Amino acid sequence: MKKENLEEFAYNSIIKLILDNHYRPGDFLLESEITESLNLKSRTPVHHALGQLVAKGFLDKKNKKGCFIPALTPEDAEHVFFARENIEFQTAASAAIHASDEEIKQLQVIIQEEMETGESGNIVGYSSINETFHEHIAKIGKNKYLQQYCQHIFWRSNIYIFFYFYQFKATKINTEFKISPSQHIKIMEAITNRDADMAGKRMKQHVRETFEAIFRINTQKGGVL
Amino acid sequence: MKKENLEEFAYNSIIKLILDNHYRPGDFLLESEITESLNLKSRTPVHHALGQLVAKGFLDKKNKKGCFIPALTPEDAEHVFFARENIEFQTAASAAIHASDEEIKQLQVIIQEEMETGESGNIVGYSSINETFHEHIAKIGKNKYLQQYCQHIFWRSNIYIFFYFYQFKATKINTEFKISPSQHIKIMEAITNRDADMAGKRMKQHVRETFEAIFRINTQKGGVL
DNA sequence: GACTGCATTAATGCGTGCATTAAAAAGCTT
DNA sequence: AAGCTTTTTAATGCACGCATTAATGCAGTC
Repeated sequence: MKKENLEEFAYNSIIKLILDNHYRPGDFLLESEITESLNLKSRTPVHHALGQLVAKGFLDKKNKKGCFIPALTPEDAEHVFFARENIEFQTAASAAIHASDEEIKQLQVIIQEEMETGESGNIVGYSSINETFHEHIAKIGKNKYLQQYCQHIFWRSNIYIFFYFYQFKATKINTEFKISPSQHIKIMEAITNRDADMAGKRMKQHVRETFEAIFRINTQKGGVL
Repeated sequence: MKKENLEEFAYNSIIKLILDNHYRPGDFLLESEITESLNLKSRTPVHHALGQLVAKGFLDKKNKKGCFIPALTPEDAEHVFFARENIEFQTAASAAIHASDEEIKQLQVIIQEEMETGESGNIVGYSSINETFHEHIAKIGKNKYLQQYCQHIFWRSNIYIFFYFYQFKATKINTEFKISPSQHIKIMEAITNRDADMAGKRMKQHVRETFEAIFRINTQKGGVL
């Protein structure tokens, strides 16, 4: 295992803090507060890590004020999901071209796990395995840069998905748990058949449907947007 | 004008140093060296700025060793230009949809300038105006995320273009100066006609031809790859 | 009572010196 | 002389404290 220094530790830990819902959109992430909760001796590594998160576009920053989680707006949501549609269209198409037999087997394992996790109703677990699926496809595409962009835009879109889940826990999740895996299977089939066009098209459709479900509901009265 | 602090100053200055060819691919950028050449009192802002450049993928890093300009390889070149093709396909298509009359006028001005600069044979100036063209199209597309990725991948591809220019100053540049503007004009026409498919297609073709010219020559004996 | 400006406060920004460590150099052995 | 080991060196990594500054609250005036 690669040895990580405090800067990397802080970087990874802050991401975890955000994903674990310790902060909400608009919240400022105070260096001293984070330093304390990570049991670090000085703010330096935290300061550095926050700077990197800003550079990568995960956080916004106000000079001399601090870093904060970007606000969620309908316009931003459209931008995020439109970009994601097009990036993931390409990663899926590339995956269909470059997939090895071994990698396709791994995809099948991931989907198998996904269905089991969906049955169990574990939200956090499902979200994690869903990420693994999209990440794996980007990796199969074997293009360092598209993979990087895919990871970024997925993370960004996940903030929206997360708050959707968070708010409508009881009502809509079960349908989502059933729709998403079936679409994932279709995408995998296209990749297995080395059909790039079909894989890309289905991925695009999948992302769009995710967006439409979230967007319609979240812009209703009481939604987070 | 926005007041910039030392971290931002260092960040922008380091980019300039790289673009001005003070460093070559593979070179380590030493914090103390940069600190001195920027007349700063401490390494802190430089350290921070380098971290951001690594986070954004402009530089690579070895632990406890330092940051360096990523090496140029044929595989990486393929990845860079493949990603760029697909990102810029989308920004061009989006630009055709979202362009205002005002923005199209600005595009025309940029191309006008480009042709004049091409005639004069000023390489650095031409490179800069070429960047402006691609940047402007991404901006017209009006998607913050695609714009961000476009900027990154363009910068990355520019390293290859730069070394191509640098190495073959006398021989091939004149033809490049004439081919590229004519392709730019065709892209602009498609945008003016609000023809998204055509704009995307022509942009993709344009990027691919740029790549093929650079790649073929640079992998010959004596090339940089 | 609301508005303006000053003082306070609480956060980031930055400089300095030391700790850590990877790589280069030197020394030692065969 | 080649290869292994130790030492040195030169760079980043980190802690700490002070400087700077944006926001907040408070007092004084109209």
